[in-house]
Amino acid sequence: MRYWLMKSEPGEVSIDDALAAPNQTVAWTGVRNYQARNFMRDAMSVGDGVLFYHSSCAEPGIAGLAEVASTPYPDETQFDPVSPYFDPKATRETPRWMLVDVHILHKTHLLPLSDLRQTPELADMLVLQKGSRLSITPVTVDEWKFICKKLLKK
DNA sequence: GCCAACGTTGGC
DNA sequence: GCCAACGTTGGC
Repeated sequence: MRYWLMKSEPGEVSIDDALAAPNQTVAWTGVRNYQARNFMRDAMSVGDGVLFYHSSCAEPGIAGLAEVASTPYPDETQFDPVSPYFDPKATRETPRWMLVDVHILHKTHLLPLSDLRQTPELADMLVLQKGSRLSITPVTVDEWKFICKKLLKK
């Protein structure tokens, strides 16, 4: 059992969009970074914990709790010539981009990035490191527990 | 819109 | 395999 932080732009898929989806589950499309892909392809397991993070928006931060809901499979958008995520080098025989489904468990109050930055217990979180742009990052058990406690009260 | 930091591409 | 140029991310 591992834990992850996954960024989504609410303009694309917000936590509310994900909650409105069938089974409160969305395919994590559009990742086009190898490190992030490798986490989904090689390191995630069904049931892993996910912090659903809103990025590139007015109030960036953690917006809810979710879980990994599938094993990895090819991201359909790589094959779609009209998709912004189309990849001409990907083929169905040798897909380049893999994803997992993510199932939302709770929408929480927003835990803003600015709060995370001010919390000494979370100073080592990968997503807070200078220059970090990775859209999927592993979270330690301690970070996970600490954040869950914060999210589920108030 | 700015810009720092990082990732990718492609010529050599 | 190097590395300059370019593209992207994402907070502010």
